[in-house]
Amino acid sequence: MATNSVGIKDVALRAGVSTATVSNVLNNPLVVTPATREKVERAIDELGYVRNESARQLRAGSSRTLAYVVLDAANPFFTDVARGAQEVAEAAGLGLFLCNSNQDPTVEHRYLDLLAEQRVRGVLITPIDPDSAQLLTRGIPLVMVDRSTDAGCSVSVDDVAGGTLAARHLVEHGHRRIVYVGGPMTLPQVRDRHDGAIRIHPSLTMIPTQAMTVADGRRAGQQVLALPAAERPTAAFCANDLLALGFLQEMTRQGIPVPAEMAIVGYDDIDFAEAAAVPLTSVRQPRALLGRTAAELLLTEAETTPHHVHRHIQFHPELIIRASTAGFAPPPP
Amino acid sequence: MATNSVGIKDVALRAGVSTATVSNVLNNPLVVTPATREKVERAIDELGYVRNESARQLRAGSSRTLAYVVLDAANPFFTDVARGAQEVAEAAGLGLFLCNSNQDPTVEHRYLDLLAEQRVRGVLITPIDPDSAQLLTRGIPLVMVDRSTDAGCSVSVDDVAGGTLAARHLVEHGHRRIVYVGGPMTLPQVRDRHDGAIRIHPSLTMIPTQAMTVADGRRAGQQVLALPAAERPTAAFCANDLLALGFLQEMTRQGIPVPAEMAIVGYDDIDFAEAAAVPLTSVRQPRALLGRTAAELLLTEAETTPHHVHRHIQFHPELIIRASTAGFAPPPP
DNA sequence: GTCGCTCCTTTAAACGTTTAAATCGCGCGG
DNA sequence: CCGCGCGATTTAAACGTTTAAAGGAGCGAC
Repeated sequence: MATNSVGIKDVALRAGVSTATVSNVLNNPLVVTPATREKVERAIDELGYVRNESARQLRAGSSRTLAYVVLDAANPFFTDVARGAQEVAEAAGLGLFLCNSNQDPTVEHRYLDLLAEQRVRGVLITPIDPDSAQLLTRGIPLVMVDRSTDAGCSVSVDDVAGGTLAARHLVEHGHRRIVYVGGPMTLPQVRDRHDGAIRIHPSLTMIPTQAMTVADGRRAGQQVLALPAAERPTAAFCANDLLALGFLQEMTRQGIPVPAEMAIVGYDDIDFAEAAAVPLTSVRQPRALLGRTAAELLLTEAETTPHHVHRHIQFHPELIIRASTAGFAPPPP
Repeated sequence: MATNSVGIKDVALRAGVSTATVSNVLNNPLVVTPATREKVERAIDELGYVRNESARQLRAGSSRTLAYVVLDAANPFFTDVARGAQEVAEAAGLGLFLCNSNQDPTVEHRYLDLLAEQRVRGVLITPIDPDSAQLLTRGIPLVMVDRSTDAGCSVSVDDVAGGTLAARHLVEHGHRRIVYVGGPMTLPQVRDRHDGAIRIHPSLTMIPTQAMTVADGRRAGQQVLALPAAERPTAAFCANDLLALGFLQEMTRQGIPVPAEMAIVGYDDIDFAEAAAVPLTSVRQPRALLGRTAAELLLTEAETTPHHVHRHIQFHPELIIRASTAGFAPPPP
């Protein structure tokens, strides 16, 4: 109780040993005699001592935490990736902190500065600002997640291939007027998925969004429905599932049957995709694996830094077909 | 470039001033002459100096971060609360770290220990372990979120009232066989919502779940469908929306029409509730407000600690009625 | 009986800041 | 011309650990 101004000194005093011994009990329990160890441990309990990590880190140099800076914590995709990373971090005795940049570059920079000052062991990041990588080249190991870069290690999924998968699926189902929903185009994920799709279907149109949320998807849906029926696309490829869910919701609300009059493909295959009004066809990414791999890469980078060769690991996406694209019959020619 | 072993001393040397002046440039820019300030700032840039937060905190005593320990980061409810808290934290110049206990008491304790050692400015927590509150009475301000307690400040929503709202709605629509889906019962949220419901409908049955995820909801759905049709409930009240979505998904999969043969009420009214296969009736909690209020409480507690009177703020839930409970006609008597 | 080893423990310096107190330089009033 | 006061800067101690090096106690061997 009381304020915890109790330090290693107080413990040492109470246990009748030196501070070095207390430190050893904490860090090298094997080197200290069981008898004194117990004395010290009792003193620790009685005084309610809790180690001051700042002091420890200052002297010892190493931090016991990793951080993952995400674009949008409300997107289950990122929390699933985070869970994978957390597994690895825990196994290594490290804590993982989640930081939500919320797609705001300013917030992202603030977090990166904070983490740099805190000298965290390493940082995972899915950045909004492409330059955020080198900002941290200032000595802190960093791995890019779901995005590739020259400036450091990265773990990603082939987004061009993902876009291709989605577009080919729609084209094979007879769709000829397809719209791509996503944004901002400054996000490589958004660009690559678009590039992959346009490769299959050059006449792909596009509705840009400000962010990748359910609300943006709803707005995009409204825009599509504002088009004259003759020009209206028969299928939408959304840059992520949140957009797709919002888009789908707007279709349902306006009585447009999905997939009969509007097929929808999402991206990420989050758990909610399957539970949607019309279960979503979606491009699946190996979320947990992505997180685990990224964390492992980060840890090895932290060990071998500096003079470390950056590695780039890329996984392949998979198309999960569900009701939102099923059974579309192409209109007679 | 190179390792960033560059400290305040190196900056001082390069700028031709003392370390104290550098420190002042960093912390009290007003007290130092513009000329020297600029010299120092140039040196900082040239050397790529980044302040060592451990040392700062060790000497100055105060941390610049808050943390929010959540039950399940994959539940959008918590990330929405977190966003509210982050707003307040940012306004106060603090960073907010999210920690995911994932409903595992061991992980929760590890995080709390870590945060205590780190001497964070304060901790928000929605705990899995009821004793986690006093674990931190060791000097770190703590506010319980979405849960009330005697051991400290808390910000919550009246869950008993929420359960009552849900049950009354179902009963008024003529339902007589209602099942409550949720667990573990050690979670006060789960208990209170149940208590509120049973107050209205004493014959409420129950399907306990291990956690509150979509997958658990699916499993609960299977259990319900395994019952003989005569005993099968006509309505389910789920302890949160994730459960409700999983439950709904299982109904759809088995061809049970919702709400005609099974009405569903969820809890939290996350964004996905409205986008569900059948838009979910749900008990809404003021998520962002909850987070903002909790963070504000935490900050004032941090200022006035110790000898601080704990405050308990409680909000009221609201029933949002959607298709998943609409138009049910009670069977003829 | 003493020397030397081995183990355990202590001493003391160092980590990179902040900050109270001391110092310095300088202009101004007497 | 001297002393005073004020504002800018420096000195040096302190924060709570870790850790390399020094110290000491016990014990077996010669």
